Amino acid sequence: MPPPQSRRKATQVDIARRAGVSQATVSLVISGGAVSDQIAESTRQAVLAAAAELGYSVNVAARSLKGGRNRLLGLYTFEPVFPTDQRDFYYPFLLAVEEETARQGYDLLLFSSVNASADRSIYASGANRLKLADGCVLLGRNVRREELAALMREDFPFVFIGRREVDEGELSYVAVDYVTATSAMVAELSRLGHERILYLRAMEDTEPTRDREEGYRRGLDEAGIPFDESLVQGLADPAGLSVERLQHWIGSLGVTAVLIEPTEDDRLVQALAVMDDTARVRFPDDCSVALLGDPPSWTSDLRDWTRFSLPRTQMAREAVRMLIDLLGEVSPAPRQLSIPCSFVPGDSIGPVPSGGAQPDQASRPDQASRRRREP
Amino acid sequence: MPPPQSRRKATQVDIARRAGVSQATVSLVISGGAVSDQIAESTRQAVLAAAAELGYSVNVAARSLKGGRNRLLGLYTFEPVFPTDQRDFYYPFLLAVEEETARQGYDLLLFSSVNASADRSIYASGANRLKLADGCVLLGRNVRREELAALMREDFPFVFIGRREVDEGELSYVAVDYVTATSAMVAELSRLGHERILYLRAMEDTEPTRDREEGYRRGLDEAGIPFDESLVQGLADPAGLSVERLQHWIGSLGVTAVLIEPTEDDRLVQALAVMDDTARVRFPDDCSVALLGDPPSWTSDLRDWTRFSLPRTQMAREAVRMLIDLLGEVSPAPRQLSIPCSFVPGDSIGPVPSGGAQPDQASRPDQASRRRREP
DNA sequence: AACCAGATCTAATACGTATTAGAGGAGGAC
DNA sequence: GTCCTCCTCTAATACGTATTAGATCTGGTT
Repeated sequence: MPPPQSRRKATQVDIARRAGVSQATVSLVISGGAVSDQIAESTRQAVLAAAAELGYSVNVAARSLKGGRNRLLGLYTFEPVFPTDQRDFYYPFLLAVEEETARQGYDLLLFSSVNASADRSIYASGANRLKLADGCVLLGRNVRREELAALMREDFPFVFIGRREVDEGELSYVAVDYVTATSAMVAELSRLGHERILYLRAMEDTEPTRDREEGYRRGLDEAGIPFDESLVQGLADPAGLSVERLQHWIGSLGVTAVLIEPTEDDRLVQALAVMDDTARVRFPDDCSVALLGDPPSWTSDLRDWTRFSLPRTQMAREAVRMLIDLLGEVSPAPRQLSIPCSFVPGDSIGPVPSGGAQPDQASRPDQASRRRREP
Repeated sequence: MPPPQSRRKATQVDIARRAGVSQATVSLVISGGAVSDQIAESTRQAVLAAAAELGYSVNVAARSLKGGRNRLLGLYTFEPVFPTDQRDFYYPFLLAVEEETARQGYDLLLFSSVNASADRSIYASGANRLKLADGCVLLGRNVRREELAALMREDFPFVFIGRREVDEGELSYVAVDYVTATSAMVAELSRLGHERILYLRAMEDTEPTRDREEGYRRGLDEAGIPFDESLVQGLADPAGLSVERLQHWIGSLGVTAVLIEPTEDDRLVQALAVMDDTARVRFPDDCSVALLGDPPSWTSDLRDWTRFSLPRTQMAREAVRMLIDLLGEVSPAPRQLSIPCSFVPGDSIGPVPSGGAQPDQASRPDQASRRRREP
């Protein structure tokens, strides 16, 4: 057995010495795929043998230093990704980003200033930590616009998962086509005879919400249903969706169908499920319900809501691919990609309930009596 | 608007030029924590300002090539972490590693050659990719010993989550004390009167399994129960745990309690649950059952098995802390830390069934008749 | 005036690799 | 013999940083 070598790892210089060639030759043999066929076979064998004997392995740092790239992609989330209550929502993105990154031969750098909420900033400590990576995939609902703008100013390559707008100009994103999906949902309801369709939107004015609202209006328009401002309701808190409120809408507004924008946690959908289970409001018997997105916590015993479903895996993959594409260009222009949602028929929409089609007072006592029906 | 800068990232040389100092000074200001107080405050400010203006961030590869530190910790898993069927098992580790890493002011580098199973090697393509990180946390059941050995040979700092042994010598790990936990479980069963306790172990000869077996023997020993080789059964495939097999053990071996090593997916525990639900074998009425670890997929409607529970969060945190400690030392000695499991009483063990205590033939026809009881 | 002692900064170098221009030799054509 | 081509290899350099020995300056002491 040879005496334990010095702790130092073998380098190409060591191999070169042992094989009686130059370091450059070693480099050509080891990693020069295309150029290495101009090396004589005997030399090649000698080098490979020496490399094997010395247990050589390439020094990644040196290689990427030379190349200017680290082969690292960053994943930055504007919201904590790991907490349990949002885990089902973000997990598919994570999974797919990680997979595709690996498939492309990159490693994934996970940025997370999890705890100190104030620290959750790209520009913590003055230095831009993101820049450790060659480029970055961004994720999260509550974006800090200034940070995005700063990234753009510095020409740092990044791709957002989800459509985002910034005053500074265009940025690259892979989004989901909420507009088309929502308007298709309205069309579907219209086909079933619904005309009083309530849109229950999130309070914050983010792009996903804006897009849904646009889809809602477009859908009404194409179905020839007039837009009624009172049928767009904001919901600040999932707890705000009470049986009473829903019954009020059904009763006094004549609503027969509700489009709901699901939140990232599962309370909203849970609330709906409870109403249905306890038969205080039944879907679709009393009212049709469709979700404008996936219910976040999907377990097999959950109700099969009518909804459209985000192709999260595909979105994440496309984002990674787009990012790597951008990295390859000298002066890349921002790109936008929009992916269609898939429609899930489910069982929570149906024809207009017989007594509830007319938006007049007649239906109100009916609903009021039903309210007492609980045990 | 300034003309679009060249795509090149700013370097310390750029900063130096702009601030009118040397590159060395920049390096001292940027990363020389201890030595940087010999720099005049005015110079320091000028450098920092220039760095901010240029959007500088350090080049990891260069720093690591030079031998410096990156404040990056790697997380390497020997098995795919993200696949859904193992997600509940590994998720807590991931979560805690990520949290603690962030808390310590490090970033997390996720290594994963997810798909190509053959590629799932630290030494893929000859390059030791891990080395971009200052140190690494390793995770996973089916370790490649050669790779561990290679890491040790190269003095790369790492900490394994879980006890691991390698011929080459000691390595650092944070483990869970399966021996004590298992022997305590045996003691508990013995206290309830059980003497014929079956140990259903995994087929592979990994450390966790070995430790459980040792705990099993020690527990028997301390309870004064003789060891019976036929009461240790290997289970290659979760599907191998059939009702018939279990009834055979109860009937002809006189088994009254079973210790089960849960697999990383949830099929084994599912199988048990089904037996119990369909009343073909009821726990603990027909036989006591205790799990030597957590059932992997824990949902609220799952049965509350008697078991012990791994402190996964704590393990992961300790691993990160240990790793950072190791990084601080010049020539660190391997460290081992063992953390106790917590006992979860559950409801799947009970006293010895009245008719099944004697391991003689009398019980066999009784069991055989029960076997027909299904609808 | 000569010397010294900080204080502050810089020049030079090493790290391991990839790349490129070109060196050196062999062989053939004229 | 001269020129040319092809083949194989090497010298030299750049990549961006950390580190260290020493340079330069400032102000004070003898």
